[in-house]
Amino acid sequence: MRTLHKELKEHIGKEPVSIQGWLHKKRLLGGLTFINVRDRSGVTQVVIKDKDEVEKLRGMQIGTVLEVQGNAIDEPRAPGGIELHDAKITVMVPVTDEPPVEIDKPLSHKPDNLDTLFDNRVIGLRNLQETSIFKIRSELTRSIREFLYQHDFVEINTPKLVAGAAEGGAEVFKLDYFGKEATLAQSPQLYKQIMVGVFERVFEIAPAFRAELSATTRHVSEVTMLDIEMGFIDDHNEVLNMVQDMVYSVLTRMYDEQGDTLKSLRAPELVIKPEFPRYSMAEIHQLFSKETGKDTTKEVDLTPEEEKWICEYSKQHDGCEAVFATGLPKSKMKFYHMANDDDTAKSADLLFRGVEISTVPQREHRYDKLVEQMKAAGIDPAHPGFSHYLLAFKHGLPKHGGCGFGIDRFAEKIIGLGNIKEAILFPRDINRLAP
RNA sequence: GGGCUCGUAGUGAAGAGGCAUAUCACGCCUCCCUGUCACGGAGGAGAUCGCCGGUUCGAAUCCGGUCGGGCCCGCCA
Repeated sequence: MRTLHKELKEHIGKEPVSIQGWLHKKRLLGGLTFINVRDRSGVTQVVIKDKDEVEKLRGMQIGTVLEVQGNAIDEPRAPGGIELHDAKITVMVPVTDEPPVEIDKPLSHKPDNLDTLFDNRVIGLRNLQETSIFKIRSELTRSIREFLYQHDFVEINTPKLVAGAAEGGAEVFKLDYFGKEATLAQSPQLYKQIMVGVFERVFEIAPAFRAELSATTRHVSEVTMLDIEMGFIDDHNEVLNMVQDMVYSVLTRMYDEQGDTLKSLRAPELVIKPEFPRYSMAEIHQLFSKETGKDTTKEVDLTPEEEKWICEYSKQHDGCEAVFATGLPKSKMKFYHMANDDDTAKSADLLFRGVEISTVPQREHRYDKLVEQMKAAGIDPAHPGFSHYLLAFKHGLPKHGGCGFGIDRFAEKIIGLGNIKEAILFPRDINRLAP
């Protein structure tokens, strides 16, 4: 029976155990050989003295799948204090090709070397530092789910093959669908609003596809989005508070439970408060222009430089590196957003560590007003991509709001990486479709 | 789509007209090594310097083109 690395302590001084895993490292010292064997729970050090056993590993490269039988020993000199002695080696899957990248020391994440990193991704992901990134990401989505379940949200799955663009205007991937033209969903926007009429509170964690020709450290063509939508809200603030509480809860829990892993990845210290500062975009333009001398007061949206600046400003002045930028100008709002009486919309961007990770609007739930805004945006309400959507409103949708939330960007910023792609297993961008 | 940049063994880097038979580290191969943990020591193999053309007595190095990356802007998650 197989014993995992994490279970070894229960077997110290007892019957011999058998571990299975990948050869992670060899150190031959002559009469004494150390090997590291990696399984899903960790890396076990094995001590081999028998020359015949060492000889079984001759020519076997890192990645060789092994079974090792031996005695678990309490040994202070071993990493983790436990190691395997009197080892009997069985090579289960021999590997004779040397790996294209080394997996026992950190891989280069320099921008110039990202192409090599992703070309060799299949093997590079076995590097323990890469593994840590995706362990953090897994914990992130787990804790988001738990928070939302606790608040009565129902997890849904909506179609990714759709008849029309969800938001009109943005670039979409078009494809042939049995002779008809379909697109890959760039957002579950319409479906999640429809589902408010069913469950009140819904969320989805799923890919969204963006065909924009962007080549920056924060864009990819396939993103993982957390989409949240909640009905029967009092006002826009209720949505902001829900997203704020979720982010606060997830971040503090992450730093609490995964502190060692974050430290090993050299993640920045967390500077956060339960209530995130809220600045209007107009305020940010004014503050930024005053402090830097660069006039942005005529900008409609925040510039990337302002996004970085306001997060740093808020970190210094408010002790919180997560901040809401409220009051999106009406000229930038989508047809399904709710407008304010002035020239702004009920929408806010959540910024964290210098980048926009979420947009948090209240929706226009009044049928007539919505149709009016659709027409103004040049959308035909009778189009099959939209007529079903409108049906949900005709038959009663309460005041509601939600968010689109970039999981990749959030994971990237939590860990302190420099490029969104580093937080994605197999990233897709304008020139990468494999692996 | 616009602008700016970078391509040197499997990996990461140095070399910026002739000192070059292209240097170093990791990895790989051979040998030595009984407490390593980025083990150590000795030796070895591995690169038509992305590709094509030009300038020059001479090009990894300068110029032009081309292919492939990266970064920034626009747009957004």
